[in-house]
Amino acid sequence: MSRKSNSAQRRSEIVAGMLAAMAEQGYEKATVQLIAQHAGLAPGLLHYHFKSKAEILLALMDALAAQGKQRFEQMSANAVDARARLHAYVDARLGLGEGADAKAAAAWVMIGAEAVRQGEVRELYQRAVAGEMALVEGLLADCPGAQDQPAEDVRAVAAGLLALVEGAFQLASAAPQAMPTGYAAKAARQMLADYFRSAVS
Amino acid sequence: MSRKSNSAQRRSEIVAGMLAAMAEQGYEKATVQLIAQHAGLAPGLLHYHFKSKAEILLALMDALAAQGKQRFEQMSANAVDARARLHAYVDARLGLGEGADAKAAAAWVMIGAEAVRQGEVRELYQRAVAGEMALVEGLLADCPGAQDQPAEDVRAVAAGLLALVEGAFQLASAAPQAMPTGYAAKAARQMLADYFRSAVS
Amino acid sequence: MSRKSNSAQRRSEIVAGMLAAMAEQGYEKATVQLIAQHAGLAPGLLHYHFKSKAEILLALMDALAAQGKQRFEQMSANAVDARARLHAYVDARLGLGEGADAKAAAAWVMIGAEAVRQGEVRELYQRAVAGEMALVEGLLADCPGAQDQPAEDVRAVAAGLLALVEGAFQLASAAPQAMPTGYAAKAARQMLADYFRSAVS
Amino acid sequence: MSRKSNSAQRRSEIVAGMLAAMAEQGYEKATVQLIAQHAGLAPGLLHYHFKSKAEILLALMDALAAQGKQRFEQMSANAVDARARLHAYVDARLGLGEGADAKAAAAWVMIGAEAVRQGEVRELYQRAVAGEMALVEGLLADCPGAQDQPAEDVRAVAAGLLALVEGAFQLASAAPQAMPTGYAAKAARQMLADYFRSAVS
DNA sequence: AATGAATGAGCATTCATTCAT
DNA sequence: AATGAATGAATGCTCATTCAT
Repeated sequence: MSRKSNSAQRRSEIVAGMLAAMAEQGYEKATVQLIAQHAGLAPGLLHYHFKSKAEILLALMDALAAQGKQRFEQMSANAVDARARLHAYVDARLGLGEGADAKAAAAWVMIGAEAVRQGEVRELYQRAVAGEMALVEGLLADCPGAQDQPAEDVRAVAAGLLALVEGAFQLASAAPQAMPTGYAAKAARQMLADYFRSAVS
Repeated sequence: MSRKSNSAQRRSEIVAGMLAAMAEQGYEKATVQLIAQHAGLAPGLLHYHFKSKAEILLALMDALAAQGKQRFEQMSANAVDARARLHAYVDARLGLGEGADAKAAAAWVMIGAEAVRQGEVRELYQRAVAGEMALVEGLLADCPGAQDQPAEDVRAVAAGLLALVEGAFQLASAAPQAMPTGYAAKAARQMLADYFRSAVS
Repeated sequence: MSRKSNSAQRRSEIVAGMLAAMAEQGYEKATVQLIAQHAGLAPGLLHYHFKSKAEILLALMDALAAQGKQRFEQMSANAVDARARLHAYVDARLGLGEGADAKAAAAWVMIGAEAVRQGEVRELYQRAVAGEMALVEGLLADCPGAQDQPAEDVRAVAAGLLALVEGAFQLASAAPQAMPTGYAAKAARQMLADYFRSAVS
Repeated sequence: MSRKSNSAQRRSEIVAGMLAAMAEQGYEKATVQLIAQHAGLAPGLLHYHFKSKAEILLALMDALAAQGKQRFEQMSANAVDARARLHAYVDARLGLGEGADAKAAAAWVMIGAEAVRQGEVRELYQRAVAGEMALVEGLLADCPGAQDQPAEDVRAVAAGLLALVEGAFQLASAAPQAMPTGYAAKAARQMLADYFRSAVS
């Protein structure tokens, strides 16, 4: 038998190298050499598995989206109601997001900047944002009393939550010591408390 | 006879060129040629007035900080109390921030990404963040009933507000049509309403 | 499969290109393009094998030092006593130095000028000078009757010899036809004759 | 009366600026801005008084030649015979050359390197060398017993002396602390002593 | 699959020279 | 005479991509 392809393994190693390189240097300065170094591979190999550096970035975005989804699902597995699932969402994004996965947060910040200028990145980014919006809006709509809320108010709350998350990633990556511990999750829960209060009333 | 210097004028033209170039291309892709083009100047001239491209970025950060300060002061001029000044702050940062100065918002997003990897940019960025934190904390502390609030809670609210603003800039620059109109200012005001409620009680 | 590295070969080709370029144009005007041309390589390749142009210069200095050492060792191989070794030294530096390796002499002159202004070049240059001084002083000290000479006189003779060599390179490179044939070796041997006379007496 | 031209004064200020700039940076790195700075003048002014940077260098060479000539004449004014004039020559070139005018020595080294690659500089350099050769040969020929020396031997001694001077400038500029004090003048006088001895015999 | 040498376009920066004032 | 802003060509260097092995 011929030796089996390890392409999938190699690709994910390369994506991990991209994650590390992006987190510390951003897209432009994440040179193919640097990515390869982080992945422990020869530079030439990256273009064997990916057509271009841009494609590695898109693969990284997919990987981060999948990872985010999985994290939420895992943390909300035991949630008994919509309210609990919302808190699980906040914890999945912010609870560990500040301390535990600083690299992913920094890489996401860099990706957000690239989304401003690269069309293809922007499309994927917008799809990710739209996905999060839909997810959070759904969770909010599942809460008791939510049917009394105008849909646009629900959307606004979801959007506010999302903006808070994105901003927290930015600040955690570029000015960590200027921020109080745990402020982001606290603010997010406060936002939800508001929503619950107005929903019930 | 000596010619009268027009350096100050030229420098601000160059900084404006940098703003435009950064907003659409980010720091690395904002080539000296592109900046010069936006400013309507010959490329070589930029290095006559600035030692390096990096220095132009720092000058832009100074300019944006000054502009933000001025905007808040202008909008809070007629504010009668701390509460009104807080709303003026929100309007200064978010009210016009989404529509009116999309370029500055996008440039700020790019700067935030650069702050992750360039030490000197990070320092200035952190100083800017610390300044905003101090400003907002001060405004919050001036509100009636604020003395009953633990200082760390005040900090957390300020930090949450700041994260919301940063995130709103990011989303407005990279995924504008995915976001509902005016959501950010609404969310910010809701945050403040919470704070006022708990402060008074 | 891994390709076998040809870096060592390429590096020495590049160093040879640098030698030729330096000899005719000096360091500043020895552009990377010109060096590459002399080496028959693509310009970009130079920075694959060397971090910077400055590093190529340092490598050239190493190569010249090694070549000088080898030349002396070869020419002094059959020398029966210290006196003969001193004459071998003179011949190694001056005998063929004027005609045979005009390129190396000219390059060395350019390096000497760079040593005045570049710290790292100066360090290597000084090490080379110190090495030659030590070598010549050693040879002088090995001569019969040398123990009666004050050490500082020995040093002075060595230094004079060295200055003569350096000056001969300069004049050979910039004003060859103004100088009589073989004057330098003759003057050097005369210097040594003096020393021997005073040493013996 | 119209204000009188100060061109001559300005030109010599510029030449002095070139001397200082050359001594520390060499020709290529002696930018017009740097020269102007050393001269305390506006950069644009240099091209008012000189057609090009190259012309400033040529003017500097003239100035150094004149200065060298004057120094020798001054120091040999009281010399009673050819022998004393030769010693005055050595002192003029080497006695003060090492300590007193380090800047001129360094500049001369840089000029020597430029002479290798720039035709016009080489011509002037060769003229200077030829002039020194003629001067020294003349002094040597005036010594008693010199008529018995073959002319080519006299030339060789003059050339050796010249090489020693050039080499001493180089070493003094690039490796001063590696050299013993006063070695060059000592070696030069020894050379002359040889000559006198052989001339008389 | 894998390697690392090779290429060349593109970049920031430097600088002699020009020129309006 | 003098100034300093302006120009643009040239330079060292970076880097995604290609390719022979």
